[in-house]
Amino acid sequence: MINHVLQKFNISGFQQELLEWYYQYKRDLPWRENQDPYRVWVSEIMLQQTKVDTVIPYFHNFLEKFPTVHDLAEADEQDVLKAWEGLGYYSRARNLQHAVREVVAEYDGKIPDNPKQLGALKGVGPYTKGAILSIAFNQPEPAVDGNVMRVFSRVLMIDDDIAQAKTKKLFESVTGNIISKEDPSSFNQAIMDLGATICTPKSPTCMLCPVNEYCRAYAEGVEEQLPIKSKAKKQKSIPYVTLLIKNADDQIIIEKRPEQGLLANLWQFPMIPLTDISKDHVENWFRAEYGLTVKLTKELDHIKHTFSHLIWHMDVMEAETQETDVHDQRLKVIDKADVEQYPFPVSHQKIKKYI
DNA sequence: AAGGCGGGGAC
DNA sequence: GTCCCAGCCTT
Repeated sequence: MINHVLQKFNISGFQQELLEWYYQYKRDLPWRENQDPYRVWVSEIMLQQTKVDTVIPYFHNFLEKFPTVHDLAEADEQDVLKAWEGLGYYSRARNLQHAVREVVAEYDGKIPDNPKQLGALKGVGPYTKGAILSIAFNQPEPAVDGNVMRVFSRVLMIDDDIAQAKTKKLFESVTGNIISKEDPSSFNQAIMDLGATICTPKSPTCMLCPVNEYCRAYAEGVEEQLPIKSKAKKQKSIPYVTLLIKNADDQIIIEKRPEQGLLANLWQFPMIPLTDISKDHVENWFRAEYGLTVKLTKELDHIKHTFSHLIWHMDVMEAETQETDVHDQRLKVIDKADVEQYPFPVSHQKIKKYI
């Protein structure tokens, strides 16, 4: 299969044109200041399914708060989540800290430079493993992400469905054969820069591409048809009533989410799913579930929030309680001024303005 | 292999 | 609205 795909492909010529382009035009990014494996690691985790422009401010802030593996290992998980607030996919942050603690405990704080140990760390999958090994340790390991699959699907005119696991393995094999042995770090980063700036998903600017002479899709005029990717199925909708509960002491009540699953360990304003009960029974349901008597006073907002796999419809209500403390483990009474200390998902940040 | 897991920007 | 982004984990 690989032999067939790479037949008559000028690997060394491709490498040379790509690397020359990269040395001249590579993007000036904060995690490219040096090859510190910790910085590379943090950046690669943040960049999973996330755009460069989104990551940059988070990267600066995170490195300022947690400059070394030791700082991150010793940090409170809530502080790590606060630094991740708004970035999404929060298990990345929790897995990263878990893995860093493992590095401190098992490897004396030194990030392992061999594939087996590195790939065994929590949150370090095939892509991130290859990225760290190549970028930080100059090893010729493939790091196949969406960019790589898009670029090589066009260059080599591969029409397999990139949403399938076996297709990713094909691209890992292809990249392992094409990657520069002289400068694997620059090669992998060059493919990513190419995918981000030239070989874009829509309307790629092939006229400016340093390797357009090597691109089979461009030669055939089918670059816009590649890569092939099957559709994701659409989200399910869930209705909620969300309560902004205030008491007489200028305090509000917030809730910590479960330690597993969606938005794990983040905080929110208490939510009642309307899948089982109707809106009329919210006060009773809340008393039964949380042991707290509240009175709904007015409607504040209606928020629609879309996740990758579901949609929340939140009917935001203001509520009053006579209580000054709570008994349910999930709930917490806080001063209004302290709300900024807790990590909230974006969906609930939209409610803060009503406090 | 399929589904859970965020949020934002480009079109 | 759709797509998809420097993906990984669990089942």
